[in-house]
Amino acid sequence: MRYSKQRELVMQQVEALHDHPTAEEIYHCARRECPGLSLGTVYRNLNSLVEAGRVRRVSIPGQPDRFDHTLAWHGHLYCTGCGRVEDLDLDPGVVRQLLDGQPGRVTDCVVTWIGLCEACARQAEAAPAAAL
Amino acid sequence: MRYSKQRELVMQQVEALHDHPTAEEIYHCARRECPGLSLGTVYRNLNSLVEAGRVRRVSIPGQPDRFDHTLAWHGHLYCTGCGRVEDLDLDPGVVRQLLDGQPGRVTDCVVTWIGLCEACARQAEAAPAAAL
DNA sequence: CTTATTGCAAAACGTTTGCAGGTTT
DNA sequence: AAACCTGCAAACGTTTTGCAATAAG
Repeated sequence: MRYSKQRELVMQQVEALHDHPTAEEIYHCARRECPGLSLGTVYRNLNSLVEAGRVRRVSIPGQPDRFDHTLAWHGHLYCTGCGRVEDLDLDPGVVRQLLDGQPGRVTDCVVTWIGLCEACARQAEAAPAAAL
Repeated sequence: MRYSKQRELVMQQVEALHDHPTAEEIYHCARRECPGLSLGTVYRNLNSLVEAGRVRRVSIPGQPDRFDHTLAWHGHLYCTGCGRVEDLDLDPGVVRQLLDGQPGRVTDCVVTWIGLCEACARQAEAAPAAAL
């Protein structure tokens, strides 16, 4: 893989926006530093960075892919309240325990919680019977 | 929700094709019994059946959604060899253990293994250094 | 008679790709 | 100079939507 200004910029953005940005968000922010940048290039570079193992792809059902600079394996919580994705550091021992006894040869493992983050859960509790 | 021939047919297909069919596959098979059926109707009905809790949606990263007639919670194994999706019956106690201590209020939980199913793993072992 | 549901076609969405020109090594 | 990378725009595959017509209650 050859050096390219655009690819390094994309990499920087994934690191700077450490809240699991989408390709579109990365594009938007990166364009401030490189106005000629195109969205196709962002997608292409995200794909090569994922393939090179420098970035991880985070897929949430029904949503555009997000990208994560944290390389160590972890799960994610998708908050249906605010739409944010939070990291979940799950006990690898327990995950391995889950895996145990399952057939086949597993290369990756996706664990995603869907629900409310701590802030949104607290807010929902404070105002149980909402507007109307 | 009103009765409709199309919706019941879609439901039947999800039950008959118990291997996690995609909307397209359901459409294809259902058309044999109802040639006028349209793909849009299949999508609309799958959405209402999921919302009504009669069918579950199975999302695998980078793939069209699949649909599952098994309502009890379980995980999935996506085989990168043959492309099939298998059910994974994971110990709910261990899953709850994983969940424990995580912040927020979780309403659903996606656990997906990516790798090779038993058959494909065996085949890969038999022929380690493939063609060429 | 009212309103949910349909088929159709068009559009929305996120993403990939072909190409001609520009960059890196 | 060779290979890779870019911007652009067109195309892709999946899914949703607006509409006028049809079917259910």
